Amino acid sequence: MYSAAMGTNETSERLVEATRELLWERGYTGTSPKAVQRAAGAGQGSMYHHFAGKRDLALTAIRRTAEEMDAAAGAVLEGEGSAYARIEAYLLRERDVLRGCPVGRLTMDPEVIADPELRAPVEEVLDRLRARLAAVVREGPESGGPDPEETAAAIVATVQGGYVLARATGSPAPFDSAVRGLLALLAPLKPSH
Amino acid sequence: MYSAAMGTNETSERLVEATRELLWERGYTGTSPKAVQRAAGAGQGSMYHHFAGKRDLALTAIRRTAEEMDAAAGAVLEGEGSAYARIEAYLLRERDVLRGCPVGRLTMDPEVIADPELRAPVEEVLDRLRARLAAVVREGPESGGPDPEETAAAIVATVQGGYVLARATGSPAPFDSAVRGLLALLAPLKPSH
DNA sequence: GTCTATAGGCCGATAGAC
DNA sequence: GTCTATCGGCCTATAGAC
Repeated sequence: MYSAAMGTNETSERLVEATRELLWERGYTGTSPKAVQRAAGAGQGSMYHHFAGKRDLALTAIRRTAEEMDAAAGAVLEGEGSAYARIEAYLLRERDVLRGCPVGRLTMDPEVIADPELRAPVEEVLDRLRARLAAVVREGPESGGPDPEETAAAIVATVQGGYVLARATGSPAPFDSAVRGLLALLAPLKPSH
Repeated sequence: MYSAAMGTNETSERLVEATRELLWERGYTGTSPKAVQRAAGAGQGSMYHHFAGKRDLALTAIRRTAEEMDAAAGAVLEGEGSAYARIEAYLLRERDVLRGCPVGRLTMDPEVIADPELRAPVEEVLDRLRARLAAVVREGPESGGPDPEETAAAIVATVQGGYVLARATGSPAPFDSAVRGLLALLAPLKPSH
């Protein structure tokens, strides 16, 4: 079974990484154990030795992906600079836009949403992201302005929806456009104001 | 084969409607011909008599869903009221939030994105929505303000991303929160300003 | 138009040898 | 740990009777 201390080229490690990639690209419903095995270079028996099944493997993969996203968001939002600068840095961060969000993508999967354990990491990481953004917004000026929680929700939603627009178009442009539009609307948060 | 003039309880009609529902809930990859047949109360032979296969049926279903969404958006955005009022009406329109957007949802399906014909209606309807919103934004005050195209992209993205947050949480609340947050940021568009 | 039969292949998993 | 064999069932059709 998987252990945090194991090396990085163990079979179970490759299985988890392959699952993460396939989950990102095809979702849970669209990812088969056979496809995971092929991508990981592991056999059937090998996969079922390390994991109880597709769901178990996906659970491990989803949890890791959520952790990584959480850490990445924290690094930007708890970094240096004014509130506006950190939000800007978050929004302009380099992204694999056309691949979409590896976490947000899972919300469109009915089997993930129907399974509390699979859904939990998705919900948690998006909730934490909103909370972090709300905290940053609260730091800014405009104490009588828009509700920080709602502003934060709009920021996360713009990013998640930006992926949808980009994938629909086959181009990252609408994502960048949405982000620039939001930043313009957030101008009142700028230190100069 | 399907004809626009046919009655509403024909078998092919039921097949299209069943496909629309399943596409909405489970996506293209997650929807099987057998499931469609069951939902439509039609047999195997019947389905393949009316449609060339799963892809053909999905194409018909997706096109219709896109048309409906286009018409609904047009009705609100080309209605009465100030620019802000129409954007507000669009954002506050009643939605089946937890089901997500039947069009946007398809962008997460790799088989849809990889197939130009299946993707086209998705791209077109979202592009038209952005263009319509940009036109409304342009009507508003603030001629020197944010770029209307970018503002429109942010609006569409907020809605699409709102669905993601709602589904992650299992509650429509984050969708409403994001929409209220965006409306607060759009306050400069209000006639009173 | 609709039905049943058939097809080759994958689905997700289990069993047991090595 | 990994392999092969096997399972019942679904996947996406195609064929041909009725």
